[in-house]
Amino acid sequence: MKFKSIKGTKDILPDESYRWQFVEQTIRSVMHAFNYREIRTPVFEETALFARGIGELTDIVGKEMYTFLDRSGSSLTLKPEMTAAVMRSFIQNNLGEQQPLVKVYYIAPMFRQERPQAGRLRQFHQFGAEAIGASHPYIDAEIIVLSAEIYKALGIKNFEIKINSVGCEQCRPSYKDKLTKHLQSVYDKLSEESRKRFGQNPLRILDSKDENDRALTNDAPLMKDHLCEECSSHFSQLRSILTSLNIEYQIDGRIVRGLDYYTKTAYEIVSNDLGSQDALTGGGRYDLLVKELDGKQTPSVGFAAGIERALMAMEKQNLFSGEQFSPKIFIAAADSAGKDWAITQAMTFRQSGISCEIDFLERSLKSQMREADRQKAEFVIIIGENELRNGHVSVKNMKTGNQTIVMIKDLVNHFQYQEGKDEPGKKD
RNA sequence: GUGUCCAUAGUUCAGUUUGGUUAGAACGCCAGGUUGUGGCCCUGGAGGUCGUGGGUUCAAGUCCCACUGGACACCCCA
Repeated sequence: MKFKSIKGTKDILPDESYRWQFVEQTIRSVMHAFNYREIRTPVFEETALFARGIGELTDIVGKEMYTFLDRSGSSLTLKPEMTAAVMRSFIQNNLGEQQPLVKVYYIAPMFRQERPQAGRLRQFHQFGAEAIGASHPYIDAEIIVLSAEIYKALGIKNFEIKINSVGCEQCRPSYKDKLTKHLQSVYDKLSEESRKRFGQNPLRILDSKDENDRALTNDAPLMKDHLCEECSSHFSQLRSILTSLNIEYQIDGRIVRGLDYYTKTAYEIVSNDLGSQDALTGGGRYDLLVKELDGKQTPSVGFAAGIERALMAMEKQNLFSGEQFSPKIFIAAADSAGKDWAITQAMTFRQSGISCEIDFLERSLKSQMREADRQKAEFVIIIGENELRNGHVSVKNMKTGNQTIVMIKDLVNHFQYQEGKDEPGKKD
């Protein structure tokens, strides 16, 4: 085997693509119900966009980006996340000047050069939404509910919504001091990893999975208890809106989003069906990002969710059975006269919107029947010289095994009628 | 970037511990089972440089080393 897909990338093969189609269709329909419109941006951007937007010190920018120089020497990067790209587009195209609140969604591939593991790939796919232009917690709530509704629509059961507030430029610095002081007292006992974080981003120590670290930080001060008045009121309003919407959530003061741009609301949706990478969704508010990217300060909220992780949860919960695409009709030809007829008739069916397959491998009638069965064709038309002479064909219903005679000239009508008769009320 | 485990037909795996005749199974695939008909069943068939490259040995799928790839965990996150 000479060529292989790149480490951490995967093919989506014909046997599984219907699952992706189902997930994507469901996402679109819920997004549309909430009146979000799709935005598509290029797969790559100027490297500096991500460096500035996501934060120079984040892991994503520091060590995970697929960055390369193009032939003119420009540094480009395959997008590791979507928010910075959406904001760039928002600013570049003056979307905020056309309407005060812009609500967009996306479904797109992302790229991060990390070590692959369960639920983590180098090319992965996210869906997400951004609501740009509103600061009221109503819109934070809408974003949270929107993401949760998508999981419900997909049939995913066991997920939890965890919310927190990470404060703002006003309250975060003084909280950080308090936290740092507290952590200094236990610094010697912290894990090596956490000690490394102490210098860079002490907030993340709260997020540590190390049991000892968690115990040591049990009584550490949490951001949510040290919010300024504005942030505190925003957070409590959000909670009561969610409650009034009957959304179950937990407050988790240890949620710290890894990207620099978050302010106020931060939330995660997690599932215990995923293994170690248990986050289905991460999101929150980022009121400073547009300005950071040289736009006019614009409050924004959004979320990003992993499609592969949603699929994992669905598989774990057995939400898929053997669905596959199958043709309505397979034409099995007994002889060469039949084959000549088959290719013409197949085109007629197809042009009438009836899916149809024929044999291309010069196989025996028996083999053609086996093929029709394997493909789960609903009906098989059997055709040969006899039928051509008499102007009718045998039509076999592969589910019941019943076989009937249909005049050749009536065939298209016959199956169009079948379509309506078999699936009353069903349309699409 | 670190760690643990793994790598044999299209797929899932035996065989590796105690190196030794033509490397097996199941499923899948192909063809047949009398005259033009699927699924079940029966018969036959095709298909493997045993991840790659070195080494030890009279002899390596089996032992040793390196590399590549995979799985999972750390880290981080979707």
